[in-house]
Amino acid sequence: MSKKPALAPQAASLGAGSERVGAGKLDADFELIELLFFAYRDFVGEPDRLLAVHGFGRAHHRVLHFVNRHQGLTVAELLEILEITKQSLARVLKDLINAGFIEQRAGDEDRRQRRLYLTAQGEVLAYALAGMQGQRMARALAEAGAADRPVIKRFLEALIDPERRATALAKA
Amino acid sequence: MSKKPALAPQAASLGAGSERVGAGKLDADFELIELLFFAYRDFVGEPDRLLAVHGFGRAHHRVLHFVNRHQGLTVAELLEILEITKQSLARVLKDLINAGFIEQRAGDEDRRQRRLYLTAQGEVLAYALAGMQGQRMARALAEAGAADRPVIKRFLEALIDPERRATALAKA
DNA sequence: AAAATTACGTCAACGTTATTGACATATTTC
DNA sequence: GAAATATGTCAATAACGTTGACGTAATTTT
Repeated sequence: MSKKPALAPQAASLGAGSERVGAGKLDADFELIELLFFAYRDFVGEPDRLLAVHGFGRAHHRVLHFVNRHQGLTVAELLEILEITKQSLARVLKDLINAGFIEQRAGDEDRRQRRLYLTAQGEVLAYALAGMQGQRMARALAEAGAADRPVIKRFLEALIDPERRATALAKA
Repeated sequence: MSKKPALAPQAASLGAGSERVGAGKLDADFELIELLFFAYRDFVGEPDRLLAVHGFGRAHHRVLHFVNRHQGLTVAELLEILEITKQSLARVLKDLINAGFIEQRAGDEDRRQRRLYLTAQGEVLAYALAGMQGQRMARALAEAGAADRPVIKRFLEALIDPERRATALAKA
């Protein structure tokens, strides 16, 4: 029950009732959709090149990032953030542990848990990666207008599925 | 009742810009960095589910999108936008052609070229996908403040590598 | 204390998207 | 006619993800 300015592709036969298509053809904001695609590609592309030096990929980056942000988190918590399976996590986590970027320590209260921490080496890499994205983000914020950070924040939050929004923010 | 161990052990969440930083480590805006990660994940996740119905993936989406936006483009042009190899493109393009979503026609001037067009069926799918992302984008824009579209646009543009920016905009 | 559950690890098979390298086939241009 | 161009294709490989099944240690329940 929201009004949607229809946008006809080339719709030859529009005569009949409600020949709707898929999720509805609203006037999709192609410009911003594409901008987001290109923006994200470059946003992760730069760190990718540094990661490749160590033989790592994007998945390793995500693990490094969230372990850095929440040192001592459990494997279960990390899986919940990343929304991947434990088998997927296992491979990259093993790489990072073997290479000495992350270490595990059994939980104090619950010794089944493997809490994750960055090593000194891991912090170096995590900060280097964060630096790249941080600088890019800072530049973007400056060009948008530094005072508009709240606008950007609301925009990005609203892009997230409502159910997940609270979770994402809590982690952030 | 399950005893839920406290999340985010050490990381006290802090507001906008200022993280404690050692000498040399810059002040990465972790909040926006993560928000962009979660936002993009959900932004592409919803279309993914529709694509899966047809046995397609994200790569097919990108091809559908850009062929829709630039009907009649050549394979070379598409490769330039996507920045992938022709072998990578070949597989998804073949899928889309075989399934009747995209068709090729030899160029008028240069008959070596295979210009790409959406079929009627292809347009249906492309618009359904665009509708999903368009609605999400519209919602995000509304929550950010519709008047702030220029801010968002500048922000996203500035996230793109400077060299690529012109190209991305031209295509958009 | 036995039984069940939880937290995690791991082996195996497989799918999607990307890569590099090499080679084939038209078509256009010099 | 030779060279360059636009595209297609075969083959091998890598990164990242999935599902399914099973194992083990630690904790909780009964």
